Amino acid sequence: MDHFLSSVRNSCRLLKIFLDAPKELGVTELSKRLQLSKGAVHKLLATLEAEGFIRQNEKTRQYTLGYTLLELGNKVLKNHDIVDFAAPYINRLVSRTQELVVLCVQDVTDAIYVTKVDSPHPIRFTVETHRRFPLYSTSASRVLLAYKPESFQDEVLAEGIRTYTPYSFTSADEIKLALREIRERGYEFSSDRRNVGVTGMAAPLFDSTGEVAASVSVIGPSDRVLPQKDAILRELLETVREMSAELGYRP
Amino acid sequence: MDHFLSSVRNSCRLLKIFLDAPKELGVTELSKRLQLSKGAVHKLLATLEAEGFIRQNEKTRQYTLGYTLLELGNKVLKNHDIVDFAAPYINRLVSRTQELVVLCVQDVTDAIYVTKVDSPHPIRFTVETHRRFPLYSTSASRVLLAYKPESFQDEVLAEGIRTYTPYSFTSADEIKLALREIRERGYEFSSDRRNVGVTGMAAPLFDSTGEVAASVSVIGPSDRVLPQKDAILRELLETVREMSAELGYRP
DNA sequence: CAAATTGTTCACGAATAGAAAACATCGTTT
DNA sequence: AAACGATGTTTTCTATTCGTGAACAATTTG
Repeated sequence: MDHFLSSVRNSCRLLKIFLDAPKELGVTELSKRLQLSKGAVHKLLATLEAEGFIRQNEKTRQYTLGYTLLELGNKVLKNHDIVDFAAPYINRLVSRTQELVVLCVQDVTDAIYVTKVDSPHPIRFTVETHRRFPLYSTSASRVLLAYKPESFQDEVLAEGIRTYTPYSFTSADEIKLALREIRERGYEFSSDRRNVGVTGMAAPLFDSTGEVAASVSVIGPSDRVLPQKDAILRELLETVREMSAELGYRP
Repeated sequence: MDHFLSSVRNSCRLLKIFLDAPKELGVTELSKRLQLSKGAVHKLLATLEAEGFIRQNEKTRQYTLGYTLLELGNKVLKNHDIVDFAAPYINRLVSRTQELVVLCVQDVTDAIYVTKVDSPHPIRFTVETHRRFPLYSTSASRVLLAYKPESFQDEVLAEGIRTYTPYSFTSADEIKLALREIRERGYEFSSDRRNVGVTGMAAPLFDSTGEVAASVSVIGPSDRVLPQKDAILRELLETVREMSAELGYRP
């Protein structure tokens, strides 16, 4: 059927424009980006403002995202019981490895880091949480993709492959080979794919149904991580084994 | 004019229902709460899901808030330069007072704690951040209200006054007297109004235009805070004075 | 296994969303 | 200071589409 509500879709897209834009935008700019008339955009903004999803700066007359989105975003995290569940394990893993640990979940064809705990080292690699990125792009997210049906993998990879470094995967075949290796080994280990000089190891969390619920990843500067590869990997795999057992997974 | 886009308004209200509801809701339940037909709600949900604002649980067939809201909520905070600006001052204030410190901003007729740093004490009072509450209800938010025009204060108080404890303000007159005292003293000091056994002190942050940009509040168990009232107050007032100066405020 | 309740689809008439243009309100330029 | 150009705002109007109500399908429940 695919008959969506056009004005609702427009309002969603309007809000998402702000994700990759300056914090304030005007009616004219938004109408260009949405390919809608100024009048239509104005009505969208007025409605969204009345509901707290958009705020207008009284001085500049331009528009920003409203606080209701902050409330809703917070609720998304609170709904996510795996976040609270994982917190103690992640803290322990950070103190044992002394490197960044992240918890990664899937959303449709993307992935999101929902939790991170930074390395205590003064020199450290860190990531942005709560922001979408492609499933094929990081060690943590590739683990999620690896256990999905091949048809879904193809679908994701057909959307196009973005490269980040000279060492990023460039073809679907290359990535699918990597995914097969992940399933065989039970974890991912890779360097320089997303950031040069950075190495990550990631392993899946299984729930009671045998599905991959999330992934845990230890990431850090290669010169610090590579010499300790075996020790870190042992800690990571032991942690996800414990967590999966706690989630009711019976291998 | 007041001609809003009805389906956009419906979609906003649909999302906000989730703020005070179980994490998953069905079409029927939502249609009751929105007073819309099931078909209309279904179309809303389908559109919101296609944009990532809603997610459907494949097993239960029920709906939850989607990850795009997490991204947008995160962006709201990133847009807010006062959050980063305030962070070091707030940390310093916590280490000097050993109590919870919060940063509070106004949103229309509500207030929101945008930042908090908890007390290091094992026994401590804490608050929920990123969640709306009435401007008259806490010391931090009353400070924001105190410096607004009287017409706006009346408007807010006319919406009704909710009480939280036997010591909460119960009438508009009572609150307006308290607001006058805040302006005279330059800070708020109160106990048991929002939580019994809890005392808070709050002071305003002025920006270069002389407007109140936010408020900073030190809050803790009365039996620990009251004996140190003068010392804490001195630290608080010194901190907000420094911060306001840094923001370009010239008294 | 029937009954009830859920999410989903469909068809249609009333309501309105969106385009286009005129208007108002700034800041800038001449 | 006046004219300009840009912005956000309002208005008018019709093709579009939104929302209803009922039928459908797919569960769960008694």
